[in-house]
Amino acid sequence: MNECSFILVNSYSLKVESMKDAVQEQLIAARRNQILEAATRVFAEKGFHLTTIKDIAKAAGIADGTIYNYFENKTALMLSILDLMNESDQRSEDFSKFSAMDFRSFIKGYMRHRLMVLKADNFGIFRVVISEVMVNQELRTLYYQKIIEPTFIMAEQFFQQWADQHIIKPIDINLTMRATSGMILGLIMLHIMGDTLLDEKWDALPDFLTDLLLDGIGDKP
Amino acid sequence: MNECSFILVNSYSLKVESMKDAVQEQLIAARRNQILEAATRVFAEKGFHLTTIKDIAKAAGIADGTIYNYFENKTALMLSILDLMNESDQRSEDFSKFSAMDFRSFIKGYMRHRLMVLKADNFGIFRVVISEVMVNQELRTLYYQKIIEPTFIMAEQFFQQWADQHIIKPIDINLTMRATSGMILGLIMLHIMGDTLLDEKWDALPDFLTDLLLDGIGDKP
Amino acid sequence: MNECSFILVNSYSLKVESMKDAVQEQLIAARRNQILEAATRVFAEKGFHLTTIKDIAKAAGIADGTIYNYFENKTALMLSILDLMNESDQRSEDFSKFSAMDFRSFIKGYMRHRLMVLKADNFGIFRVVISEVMVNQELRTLYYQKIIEPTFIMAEQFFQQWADQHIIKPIDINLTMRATSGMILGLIMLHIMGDTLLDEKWDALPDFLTDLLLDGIGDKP
Amino acid sequence: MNECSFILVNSYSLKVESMKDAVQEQLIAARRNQILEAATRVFAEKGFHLTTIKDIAKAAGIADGTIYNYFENKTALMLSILDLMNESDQRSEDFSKFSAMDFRSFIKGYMRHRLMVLKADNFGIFRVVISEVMVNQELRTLYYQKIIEPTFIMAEQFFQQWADQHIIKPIDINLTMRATSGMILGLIMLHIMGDTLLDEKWDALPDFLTDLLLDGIGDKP
DNA sequence: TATGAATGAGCATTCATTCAT
DNA sequence: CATGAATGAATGCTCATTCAT
Repeated sequence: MNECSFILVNSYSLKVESMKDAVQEQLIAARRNQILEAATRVFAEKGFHLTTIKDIAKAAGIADGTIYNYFENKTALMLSILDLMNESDQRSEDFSKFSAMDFRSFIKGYMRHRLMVLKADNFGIFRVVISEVMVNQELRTLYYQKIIEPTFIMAEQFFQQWADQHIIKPIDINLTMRATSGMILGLIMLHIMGDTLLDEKWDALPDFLTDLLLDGIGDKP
Repeated sequence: MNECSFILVNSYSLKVESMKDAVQEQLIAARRNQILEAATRVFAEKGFHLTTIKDIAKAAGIADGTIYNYFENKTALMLSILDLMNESDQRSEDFSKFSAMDFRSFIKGYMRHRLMVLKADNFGIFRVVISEVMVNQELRTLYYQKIIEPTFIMAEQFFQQWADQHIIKPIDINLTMRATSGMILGLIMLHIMGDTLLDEKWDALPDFLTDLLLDGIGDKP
Repeated sequence: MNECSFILVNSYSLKVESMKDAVQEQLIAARRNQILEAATRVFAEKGFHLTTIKDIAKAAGIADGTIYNYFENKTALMLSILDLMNESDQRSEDFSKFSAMDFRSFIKGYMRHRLMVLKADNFGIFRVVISEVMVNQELRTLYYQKIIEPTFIMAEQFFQQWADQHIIKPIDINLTMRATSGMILGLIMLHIMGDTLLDEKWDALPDFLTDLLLDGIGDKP
Repeated sequence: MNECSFILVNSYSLKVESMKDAVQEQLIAARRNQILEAATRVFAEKGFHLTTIKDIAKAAGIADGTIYNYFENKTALMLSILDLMNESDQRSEDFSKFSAMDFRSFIKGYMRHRLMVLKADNFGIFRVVISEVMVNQELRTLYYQKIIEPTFIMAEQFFQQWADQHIIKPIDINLTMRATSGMILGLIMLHIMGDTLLDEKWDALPDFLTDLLLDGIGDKP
């Protein structure tokens, strides 16, 4: 064995090492996701407080203790679910496809996107997150910082641009954004609370809300 | 003792009985309210699940067991609080004072009313009710039937009337109502979640929202 | 009913009240003792860490939860047992019966007392207390302050008095006390560790130790 | 390959084997010591029950599972630590250096040795061992057989010899030894329990105790 | 009716030990 | 032999609810 082969071997073993590490990391990530997925499912069904660690472990097909190899405690599961929601939001928040559209289509497209994504899984985890956020200060802060604030920061650019182009009136942009988001959020909550009419007309909402938002309901002859 | 006296006594005792009953009922109602008031206070502070019966009993200045003489269980307390909110809503929902106003003033007045009432006690019990409603089917149904539905039914009359008078456009009234309520509900939730801008501009909201709702944000030259 | 009778009635009801309270207090004290007695028994048998709350509850014939109506937690039980030991020490520490004796008899009497009391219940709880004291800072401090220090303070007076009367040599009283207590403590521990010879000759110890302490083992012709 | 080469090879391989074995054994012993050293350190700091296998593994820089390749279970670690203490005792118990001294110097030297060795590492593992010994029958027996009994057996020879030479009085040697050891043990425990005076005067103890033991405290004119 | 002590099911969390890799 | 993820039994503690007084 010459020096060169020694180096090669070494390099090979390094490669193997790093490959092992990579595999390890993937396994860990997979297990984490498995647990989070199960937790999301059970939380969505029974709510945070009525869900036991045993429930989640059973749903994930693992032992109770294993969960604690991946998460500090029950609350940490909730926080991680928030992160997951955040990530999936970020990933899906692809505005490029909307940007070529005219203004009205953009708003409609965006609303359709938001309303459909949540409807898709029946507002499951959203319900639980909101429930806990209402009552848990830590989660509340996290939710605002990770999900709501970033959205506002991004949305502000759009609204500002539209205001500059005189597409929308020169009104308080911050309040406008909040009124808009609030409307969507509130409608989702009304739906969750069991408003059947909203359920029936959910698909019509994007168009309806866009018109309402842009034109108002006042009848000006 | 003759028959007559028997009757008299009887009649007297009945009277006394019924008087006693009346007093009793009042006492019972008073105690119930005492408990509910305490429960509301503690729930608002700590949330439903972190509040113990002992907490409530202590806040009400009575023994744990006494609560169970007036309420089936902890959940029943929550339901009764809902009823209380409902009643106070009904009582305050005095539209007569608004009815003389012109349309825009009416909307502004109504919004101001709703937004201020909740802000007043810092959204305390509202937060908890929402939290539980998100997660508890029974409560959800009750909340919808007792609070949301009645509001919609009443509001519908107003909107219909305005539509007939061509004050608002001939659009889907049901969706309009829901969008309006949703907007208010959503803004309250954004405030609860810690949106500081909303907190600062809360007083400006009624006027802003009314204009937004009636005129839209689109800039039509 | 005149004022006087009113006062009497009042005074009577006060009396009843205070009697009820007194009974209550006795019941509470009784239950506390019941639990402590059970805890002492089980701790002595299995040691602190291997004893479960369920064990103690079972031994006391009550439910697990009841224990927590009387003690903060498992550790508090241990601390209370210390207090109990302390109290019983104080009560039994009646030196008056020794004080009439001559010096040598006094020492013998005291040693006999200490060695017999502990032997009586087979060093049971003493073993556990020592075990925990070795390892638990809080308990250690408490044990020293409540049991050891008071003993030293009292003993110091005796030794000082004997030194003044030239009954004992003018040596370091503090070290002497500690050596004496240490000897007793150490012998108890050797017994606990299973020294059979000590067990056999336990009754001879008081006399032996007294002579050893007073005269030394050195053979001075 | 002929027979001879076979033998050679065989013999060679045997040699290699046995060399390998020797190396292996050394490696095993080294790993065992590494683990025991770590365990001793952590036990001394946190106590037996509050120390986890993970703690020890981390302190030893190895994986949890590895410990179980060298020790049956957590208790076995404790037992092995006892053995280690025993060995180090045996090794240090070199009385030859004392044997030339006169009697009083011998006792002083021995006491100084015992008291300093333990003080040196702040009674760390001693505290834990005593704690467990108090409560664990198996450990108790082992401790007595491996540490206490051998000491007594050896000490007996010395005392017997001194008695024969009329250096010490013709008293019960077994009780004398126990009283002496007990005194040292008890003083160590008082120190552990936080007696500050003992801590200050620790260095003066050997001389003080020797005089006390030999001459007694009685003032005989 | 009021009390509050007693109950005991229920749960989050820990950790010694195992075992596949 | 080393690893460390997986296991799941075990436990301290909580708290809604009951019930004797």
